[in-house]
Amino acid sequence: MKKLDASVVRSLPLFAQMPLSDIQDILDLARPRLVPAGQSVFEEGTEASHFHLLLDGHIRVERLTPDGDRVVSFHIPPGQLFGIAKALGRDVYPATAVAALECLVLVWPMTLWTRFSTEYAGFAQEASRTVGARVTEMHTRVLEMATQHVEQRVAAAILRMMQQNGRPTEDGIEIAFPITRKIVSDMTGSTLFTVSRLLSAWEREGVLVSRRKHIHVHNVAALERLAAGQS
Amino acid sequence: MKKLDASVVRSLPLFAQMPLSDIQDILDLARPRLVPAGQSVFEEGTEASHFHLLLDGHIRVERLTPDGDRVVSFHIPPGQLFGIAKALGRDVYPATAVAALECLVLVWPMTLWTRFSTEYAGFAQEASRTVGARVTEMHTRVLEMATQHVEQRVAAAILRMMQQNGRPTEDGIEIAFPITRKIVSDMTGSTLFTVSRLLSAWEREGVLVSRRKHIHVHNVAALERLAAGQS
DNA sequence: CGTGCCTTTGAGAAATATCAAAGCCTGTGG
DNA sequence: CCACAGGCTTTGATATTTCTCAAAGGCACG
Repeated sequence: MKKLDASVVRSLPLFAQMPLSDIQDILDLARPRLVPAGQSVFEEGTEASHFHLLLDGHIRVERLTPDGDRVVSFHIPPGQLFGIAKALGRDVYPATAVAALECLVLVWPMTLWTRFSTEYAGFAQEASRTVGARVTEMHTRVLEMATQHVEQRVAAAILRMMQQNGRPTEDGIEIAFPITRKIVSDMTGSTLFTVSRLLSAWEREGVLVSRRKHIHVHNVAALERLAAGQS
Repeated sequence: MKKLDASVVRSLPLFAQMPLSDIQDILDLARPRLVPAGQSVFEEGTEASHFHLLLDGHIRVERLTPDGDRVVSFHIPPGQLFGIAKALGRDVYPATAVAALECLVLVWPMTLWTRFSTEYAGFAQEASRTVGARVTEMHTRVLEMATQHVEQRVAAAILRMMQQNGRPTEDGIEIAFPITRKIVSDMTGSTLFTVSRLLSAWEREGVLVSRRKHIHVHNVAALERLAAGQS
């Protein structure tokens, strides 16, 4: 196992306030793990034995209903902590984390959580911030689902993915991970049929282009209007 | 201002692991505040200058959409911390807290948050647990809204309020704070008309009784069946 | 004892799901 | 290099849920 170099990660918010020596200490305790696309990093309801940092790839966080329906909570971009059950005062993972594409992950035993929180400046604070951002996003989704129509929710979901995980290309901003109609419908509480119709309509209007599993947004302003329900 | 007595609150989970002297220190720094029914304790988006502990009454946590729709996130029973923006790494309150009925609240300046978290055993952990419970509930609601019909969601919302804030009476379990059709619809992403129809139907079937602003659940099992969609 | 919420009920409209069928990429294995 | 299989996507027709709008009754508090 090759040694991890602190300089690679020092630009992440998590480590921003830490001296290099602290970062190196933390990295020396980590185990790197390569997760193939489609495989889960951990499963909802199992013992939260480790916490994780995503270095590369994209994680999809899912929950299952009692009758097997899947709901996608959010996507995690590189640089973020995840699987941090301890920050929620929990002993089991509250959701399943699936690699949307091949992921490089750092893994620490959860027993180190308390130590990291107290010993390293900014660690606990950054963990709180991560939790806060997720709470806010979830709150926003409750709000959207309660008050908006499917069209607005789908537009908002695509907008959010574009903002958080977009990559500019010559053909508009591309969402940086594979994304099917089914997954968008799972995110918005809709059906893949309705999502397909919406995407087709938006493609006709020049708002975006979608090839199989990929979405390129052309007209951000139009998408924002759709999300706001002004059109 | 009369002095607060540690023995009153020592049974709360927040203070369970703390010596009486610590509890007294914490209480000596608190300011009590009586909030009349219907008044807000703090408003979404304003600077999070204080954090709070509910001693008596019931708090309703709300958010407003850009176009003025209200969504009720959850209810807070006595004994819980709230307005703990710092635990989410935020500087403004993420939502508005309204007194569902007259409330007695303890208030501390947010500047004490970091100190309490580091100095008092179990404080940070209990705060995490509180955050975790709210995240879990919100997660559950996203899931419900995404996969279930209005009838199931309304049943689940009433069931949850009954479990978290129920009071046994001779006439079934009563939800311990005033609750209108409009609020139930705001909680479930529905309309007061639909909620009214559902409650009327359930009353005919003997599942519950609802007078103006009050709900008594008679048949818990039936309500659970409705929430599960098995009927 | 009136006025303002809260609630009920009905009829019609709209959004979205469901079901069915078929087309189309893409990666795989021959 | 080609054909195939499986998953992804499109589109149409129909069904259903739930909202919207309208009108009126009733309870509680001042």
